[in-house]
Amino acid sequence: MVERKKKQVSEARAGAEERREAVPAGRRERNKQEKLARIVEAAKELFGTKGFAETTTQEIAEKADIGTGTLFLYAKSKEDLLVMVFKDEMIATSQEAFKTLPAGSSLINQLMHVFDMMIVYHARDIDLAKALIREITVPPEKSSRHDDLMALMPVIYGGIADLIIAGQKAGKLRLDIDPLLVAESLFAIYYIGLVGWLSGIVTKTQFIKRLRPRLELAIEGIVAH
Amino acid sequence: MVERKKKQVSEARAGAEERREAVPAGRRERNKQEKLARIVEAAKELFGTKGFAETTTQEIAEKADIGTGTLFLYAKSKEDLLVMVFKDEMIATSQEAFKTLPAGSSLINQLMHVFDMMIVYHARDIDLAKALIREITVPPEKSSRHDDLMALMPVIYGGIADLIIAGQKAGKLRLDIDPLLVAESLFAIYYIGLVGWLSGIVTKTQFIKRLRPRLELAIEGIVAH
DNA sequence: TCTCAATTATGACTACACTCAGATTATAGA
DNA sequence: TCTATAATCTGAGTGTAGTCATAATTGAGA
Repeated sequence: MVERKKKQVSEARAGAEERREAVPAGRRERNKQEKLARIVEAAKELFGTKGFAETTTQEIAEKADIGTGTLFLYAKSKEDLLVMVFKDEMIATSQEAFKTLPAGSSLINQLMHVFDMMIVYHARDIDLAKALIREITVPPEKSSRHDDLMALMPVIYGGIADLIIAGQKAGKLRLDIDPLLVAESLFAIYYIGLVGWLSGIVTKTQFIKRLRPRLELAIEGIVAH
Repeated sequence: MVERKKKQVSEARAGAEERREAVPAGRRERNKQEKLARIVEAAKELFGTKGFAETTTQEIAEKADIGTGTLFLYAKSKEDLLVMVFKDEMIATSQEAFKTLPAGSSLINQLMHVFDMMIVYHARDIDLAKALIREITVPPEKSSRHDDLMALMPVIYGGIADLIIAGQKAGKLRLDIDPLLVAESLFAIYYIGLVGWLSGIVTKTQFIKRLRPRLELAIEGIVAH
């Protein structure tokens, strides 16, 4: 039973196995792909217009023209669906951020560029961002989106680590540091600020305004010389 | 109606208003305090033995010997109840951590002492810690525990900021930095690690092992000299 | 002591995420 | 083409968080 579900989910995901382009194996597989696409589209539409909490799984199933039970063959939970729907956008946003870096700029400016773009993305729909960050930060047991998050984080961490490596090569940063370790710390500073903003503890303006000096201090250090 | 609930909740909370010590106003107020105490005790017991998700609000109400609806006059939601039950312990743990600092030790050792104690606390019940961190990090709308969190954070941020101020006075740290701003960044590094541990991305050992160099780099900076 | 308005308590009820036994559909082999 | 098996779908059913109209309790003032 578990085996069966596992098979479905993994196959349903972007048809990773039978990838023969224009001819997606058989009608069965094609139907599944179409259904998955309809579900994602319906969920995205409804989450965007009504909000996450206000959207019922019934509505999503109806809009996707499937039975209520069928929905849960494609997503383990409503929260799962949320991540499923928006992870691609988030990955794309991150990749775009690193592609449009201001050339030859300082590390702090490059970091601010990346984080700014992420902030702009989340600002499009704060309630949705809040729900999304909630699921991503501490995924509940019911979530199977661990894999999806494992696809997002390397993009971000790797991108920041690359910036640090570039800084090392330019002779501006210490060579005796682990770029990935530092990347995670810098991201942590951004992330906690993001959470504070989405939780309403600080405004977006305050968040952005304080982000830069925080990152600067993390780069320059706080020890007296 | 909204007004009514607000009143109830705020009065129920530790009897902040009518504080005449041994004589808690009237029977009404006393009953409310007793009920609140029974609820918290019942919830703590059940969350600890059965786990958060596996405990039903019915069970808590039964154990506290109140009606199912009454429970929601004292806590806005099940998640609310979780924070309500454990916030005091968390505040106490934080205060204890700062009280037992290794005297005359370096900033990094003092930070590790504080964070170690918090980690030990969360390690007592990882599932519970996970649920708790989930609620604290991005509180859902249904939560009214904003105030409670506003009581916890100053203890932590203030405590760390004091360590930084001490370092400044000892001439070891830069004077041109905002201690609170730095405190939040250092805590962010710990917090993201904590989340990674509780989400099963890294083990507790890995988390602790990597925490120290991260904090060291944040203190010393990563720029080449 | 006896109202009576205000506060607090209650559990039947509702809404909704999620399950599961049985129905339906696709595919491979005869 | 027909059949058998596996894969997929379905919606009535289930469990539980949270609501709300009504009941019970309290205390101030008569």
